[in-house]
Amino acid sequence: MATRTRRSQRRTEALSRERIVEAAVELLDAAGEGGLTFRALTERLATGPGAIYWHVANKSELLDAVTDAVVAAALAIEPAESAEPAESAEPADSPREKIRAVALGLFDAIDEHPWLAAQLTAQLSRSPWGSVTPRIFESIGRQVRALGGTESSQFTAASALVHYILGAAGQNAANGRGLGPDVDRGEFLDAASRAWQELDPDDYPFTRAVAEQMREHDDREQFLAGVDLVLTGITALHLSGGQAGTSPVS
Amino acid sequence: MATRTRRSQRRTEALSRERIVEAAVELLDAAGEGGLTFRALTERLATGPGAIYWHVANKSELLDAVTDAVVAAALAIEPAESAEPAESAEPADSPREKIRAVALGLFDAIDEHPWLAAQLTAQLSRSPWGSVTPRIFESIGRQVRALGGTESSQFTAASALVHYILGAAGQNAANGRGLGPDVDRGEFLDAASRAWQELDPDDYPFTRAVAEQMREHDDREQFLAGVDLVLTGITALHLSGGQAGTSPVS
DNA sequence: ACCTGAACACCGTTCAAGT
DNA sequence: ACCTGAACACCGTTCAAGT
Repeated sequence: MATRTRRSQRRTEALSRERIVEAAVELLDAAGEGGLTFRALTERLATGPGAIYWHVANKSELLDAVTDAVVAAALAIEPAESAEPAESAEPADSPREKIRAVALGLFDAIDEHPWLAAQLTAQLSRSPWGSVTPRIFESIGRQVRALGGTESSQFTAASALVHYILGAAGQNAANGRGLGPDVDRGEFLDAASRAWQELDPDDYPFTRAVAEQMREHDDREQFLAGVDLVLTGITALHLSGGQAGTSPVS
Repeated sequence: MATRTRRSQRRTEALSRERIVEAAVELLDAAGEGGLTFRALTERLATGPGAIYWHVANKSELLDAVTDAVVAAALAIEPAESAEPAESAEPADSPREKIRAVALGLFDAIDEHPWLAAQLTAQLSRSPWGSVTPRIFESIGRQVRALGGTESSQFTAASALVHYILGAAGQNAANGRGLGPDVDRGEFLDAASRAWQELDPDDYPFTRAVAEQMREHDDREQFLAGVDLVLTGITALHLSGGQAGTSPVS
């Protein structure tokens, strides 16, 4: 059983849901959402469409399974090194640091699989009782609870964090490979920055002003800064004892 | 010119980019992303596909135009009433309140046009030099600037806000009509809440604990609470004079 | 139980042809 | 300049038929 029977698998091995999901991920990574078709899948797996439909109900279910697998893998990794240790003054196992770690894990997963972002949003909504939503929500929420506050504020805080993470990571993933593997990342940002600088000064004072930073900024760093912003908001709200909406500061 | 010539327009009026965009919005609103096809479009406009392609390069460009139009309309409205006046202690024209107003405007637009969320993310990434990104970014960023802080922190703050807004609103839009106009909103949340309560207590303590709130919560209210969370984080960071990453509190 | 592969309905897009 | 509509390549999905 533990022998070396598995090596040049490819066409010998029997078809299975797992193999299909695996192949689907490869296709998505290679060519984006449009790259996953049943024809491409049958070719890669050397079968007919009927064989795939035996293991998987339809494309939608396949995408769910694929999303599930990738997210599970991302959250399973406890990245001890992913947060630069020198950057924070806190112990690595504080709730704050753990939240940062989870956020970075999802960020990196989406960065590695840009198609994941849209899929995540789609599935989060299609079925909140699916396995992906609770998994993400729990991994964040558990740490939020350790931060204290009322149960109501914890729900709000966890939701806000998840929404920010998904929004930012999704945005970013798309920024990275902007629908084509042939576009250079630097050139892409350069062009965007230049376009922003050419906007009308009267209509777009702010956007023009930050155009320069937009070219120089580090995505990952800014993503983390955003997480910290939300975390700071959570703890600040706790300290003031206020619920949201009452504008404790300013 | 200002006469009443326009009334039963439908098939008399000449085809134009505007009319195509208008019809596209109607189709998207009625049947979601899948509802917009060139066949449905030709039928509604009583033409052939060639006519549409004369005014619009392809489907992708049409979606961009549609997104642009809806967002522009949403941001153009200055909603004096949408933020319940009694809820906040601040003057309605403070930067904080203006940010809340813009956020609510986008939230409502996405709520009204659920397909908008995915489209927004797609376009934000496809072309940051497009007109949608700067429009949203500017309307938030201008108020962020009024909040003070360094230019670098303003860029971070504006990005964080936009990401949260898009993430939360997108999630929420999908929650609303979960891919079918026949599902009842209350039943949907009930089912989700029940599913969460049946999760394994050891693996999902937090998610189980907040399952109840998840059924009772008001989407709009929680969305606003999240905006406030981020806003609080921004001002707290300013007060402490710190840049993100240094964990000023806790 | 698992797989084959032809077939169906539908999609975005093109293009010669009309006015 | 603007529109028509047949045609093309491609898609997800089905299903009778095989083993």
